[in-house]
Amino acid sequence: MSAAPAPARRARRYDPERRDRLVDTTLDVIAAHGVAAASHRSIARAADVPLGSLTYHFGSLTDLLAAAFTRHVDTVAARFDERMAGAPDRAAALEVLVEHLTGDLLGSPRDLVLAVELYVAAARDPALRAVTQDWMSRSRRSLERHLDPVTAREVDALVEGLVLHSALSTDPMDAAAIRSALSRLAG
Amino acid sequence: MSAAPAPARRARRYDPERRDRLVDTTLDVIAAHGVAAASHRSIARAADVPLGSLTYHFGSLTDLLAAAFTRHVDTVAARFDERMAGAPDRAAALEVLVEHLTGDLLGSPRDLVLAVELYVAAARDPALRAVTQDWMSRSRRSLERHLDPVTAREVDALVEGLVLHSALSTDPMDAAAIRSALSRLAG
DNA sequence: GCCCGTTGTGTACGGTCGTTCTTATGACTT
DNA sequence: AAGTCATAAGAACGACCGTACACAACGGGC
Repeated sequence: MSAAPAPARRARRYDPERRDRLVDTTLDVIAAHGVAAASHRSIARAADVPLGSLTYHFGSLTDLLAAAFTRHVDTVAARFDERMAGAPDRAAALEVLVEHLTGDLLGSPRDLVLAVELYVAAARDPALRAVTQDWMSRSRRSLERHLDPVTAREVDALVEGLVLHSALSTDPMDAAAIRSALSRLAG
Repeated sequence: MSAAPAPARRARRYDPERRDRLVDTTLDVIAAHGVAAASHRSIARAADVPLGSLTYHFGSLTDLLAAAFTRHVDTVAARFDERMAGAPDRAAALEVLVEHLTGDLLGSPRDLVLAVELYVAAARDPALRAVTQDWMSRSRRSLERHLDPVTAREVDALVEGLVLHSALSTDPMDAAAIRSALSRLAG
């Protein structure tokens, strides 16, 4: 640091508190109006910060979206893995999975919408695809605590289908139907 | 003005050939660049028609997207139901399903992308949600030719998951793995 | 007390968007 | 032959977009 402190070409996290709030608000906007409506201006309005603050803290809109989805995935995946780790056996693990699905993902409109929006955005943006892939692999690793890898993969695919199904269908499957399908696949 | 022949307030299908071509081109653009990039202008450019032609033949962009997705769903669902109807028994039906999945949906990047784009768009647009719901119910009805309703629903959810999985994952399941999962669920 | 670099803000630019509306065209009726 | 009107084209409008950039605020080193 003697001289030329090389002013951090990339990193721009001077006000961590505001940065955090921007990420949270971004998730709120995505959940409420979709990723297509998550513009610099709409987020700035929702967070009540000046427009320039966004490009100041995040180099581009994609960076901001990636940060937001990453936070969301971290939250959900960590919660799931924690519960999965606490399950004593395979049957309990399946019950944890049912609970996670019906309670967390399908039960909360916010989380459900965020999942689908992430799917969509990831289909086009490589940076976001990395986030979904991370989610998938973490979820699979959690499942593999109690299931063999092949079954874990099948269950993972079914779970994704159930999420989508629940988001788009008029009469989504209830907890009992989900439990039955999962136990037929992995019981 | 006395006469005021009330000039066909709604219907506007004067040049069916061009209208058809616009729908096809719209699907091409969506498959190539996503529904977010499917603007009046990009479609007009791709179809080599003047911009005004789009709003002339379709009252709004949403109308055009709905028409495009409807055509796509009709094509895929009809093909699937036809094959399903030709299956003599349950085992053959499952094999048809595997073939439909690996060959049609997962095998063709175009169809796969269109499916995911439709999922995404449907999450926000009620008119498009109706299209996906129609697809789901037709697909379920095809499955119910050989499966009981409960199993058909589970299989339907798994299929959607496999589509999404295949679109986003780095190492999607192959035909053998899909066959195994399906037969475990419905065999 | 002055200076200057860090931190943060607001405006402006160039572009794309959906949609509207004026205008051209050409075929059919009278 | 003239008039009419469905059909088609494309320019124009107002809005919103991401990003760049000039500039304000301000606190610490001389």
